Amino acid sequence: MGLPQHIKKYVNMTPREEQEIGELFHREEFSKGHFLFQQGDICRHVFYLEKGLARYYYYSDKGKDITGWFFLENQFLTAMDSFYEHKPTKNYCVLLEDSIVYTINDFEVEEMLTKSHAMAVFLYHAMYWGVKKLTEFLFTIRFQTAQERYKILLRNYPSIFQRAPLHHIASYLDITPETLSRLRAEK
Amino acid sequence: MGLPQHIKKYVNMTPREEQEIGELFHREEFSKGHFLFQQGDICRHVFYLEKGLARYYYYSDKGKDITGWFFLENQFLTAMDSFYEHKPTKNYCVLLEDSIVYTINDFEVEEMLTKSHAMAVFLYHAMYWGVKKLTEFLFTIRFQTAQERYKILLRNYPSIFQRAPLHHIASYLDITPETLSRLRAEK
DNA sequence: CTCATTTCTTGATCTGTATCAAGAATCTTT
DNA sequence: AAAGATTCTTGATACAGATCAAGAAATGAG
Repeated sequence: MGLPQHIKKYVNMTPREEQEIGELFHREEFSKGHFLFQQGDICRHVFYLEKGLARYYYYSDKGKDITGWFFLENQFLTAMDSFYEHKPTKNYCVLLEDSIVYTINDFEVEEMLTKSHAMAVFLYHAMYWGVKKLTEFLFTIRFQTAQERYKILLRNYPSIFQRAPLHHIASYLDITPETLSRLRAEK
Repeated sequence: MGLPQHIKKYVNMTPREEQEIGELFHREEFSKGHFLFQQGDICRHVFYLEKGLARYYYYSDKGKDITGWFFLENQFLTAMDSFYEHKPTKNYCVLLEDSIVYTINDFEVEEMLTKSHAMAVFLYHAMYWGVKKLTEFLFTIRFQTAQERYKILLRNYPSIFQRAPLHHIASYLDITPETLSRLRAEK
C-alpha cells in the first residue's frame, strides 16, 4: 500500500522498517452494511479506514443499541480489548457506507511489536492517541449538557448528520432521539 | 529500588534491562498535603505510588473542584497529556496520606523509549492499561445510576470511604455531596 | 478545652432529560 | 405507485438527581 501518511508523523522509521510495516497492511473494499466485527468474534485485526464511515456499537444491559464511536476517514479502529486480550468482543462495527479499509493481523502486529523497536514505539504513540480521545470524550459526557454535546459534534463532525441516522447519533451523544430532535429544532 | 513487581508481569526484560530501568526510579517520601503537580506545571515525572493515597483533580468550567481519579498503592500516575505533550497541566494531584513514591523523569523515559526496545513494549502495555481503565470508567459514568456507581466503588475500593472526604468521593462519582449522603443513608 | 472551620446530613423545591404516545415524513420493496 | 417499515418530530408527563437552605457532627488550631 505504502504506509498511510498518518502513521509517519508519529514515529521515525527507516525506509526499510516503513516498507516492512506497509507490506503487512492489506487493502480491502467493503460495501455498506458489512460488519468489521460482531459480538462473539475475537477481533484479530486492526483496521485503517481510508474512505467511508463505520459505526462501533453495542447493546447496553437494558438491551438498548448504543453507539460507542463513529470512525471516519483516516482513522484506525479495532475492538481494543478483544484484540489486545484475545477474547470475544461484546461489540459490533458496521460500515455505514461503501469503504476502503486497510487491515493488519494480530499476529503480524505482535510480531512487529516484539521484533521491531520502531513498531513498539509507534504502538505506544497509537495507544496514547486512544487515551487522549477517551479522556476528551469522558470529559464531554461528564460536564457538558446535552445541548453542548450536540453543538460540539455539529462543529467537529458536521458531515455525520448527513451520513448517519439521527437515533444512532443520539445514543452516541447519550441522549434520546426525542431530545436530539428537539435540540435540532431550536432555531 | 528494584523494579516494582508490577512492571515485570507486563514484559520480559533481560536482567540488565531490568536493572537499568530500576535504577532510573528515585525513591521519595512525601507528607500528606504534598502536591505531586499543580495547575500550570509541566509534569515531568511519572510517579509510582508504593504506599499512600493521591487525589487527582481539577476545576470544571463552572469552577467546581472535581476529582478525576484516586490513586492507591501500587499504581502509576502522571498528568498524562502534560507529560506526553510537554505542555502545562490544568490538573492537580495532592497526597491525602503520607506516601512513598518512586519517580522517573520525562527525559529518562524518553531515552528508554528510544534506546530500549523492552521499555517501548512496556510503555505500550502501560498505555493499554490506561485505555482499559478509561473505557471502564466511561462505561460506568454513562450507563450506571448514581446508586450503582456508589455500590461499585464501595465494592472495589471500600477503604476510600475511610481515607478520603466524602465530597471528593462524590465528585469522582459525578454526584453531589447531598446525593452521596442520601445513598449512604439508605439502609 | 474551646471556638472556628470544615464536613456531613436532612428537607424542600426545581430542572433537564427520559419516557410514553401518536402522528408525519422518509425510505424500501414489490 | 402503493404498502409497509423505518426514521423523525411534537406533546404530555414523570423522575433522578441538582440546587438551595440550614442545622449537626467532626476536626483542628490555639
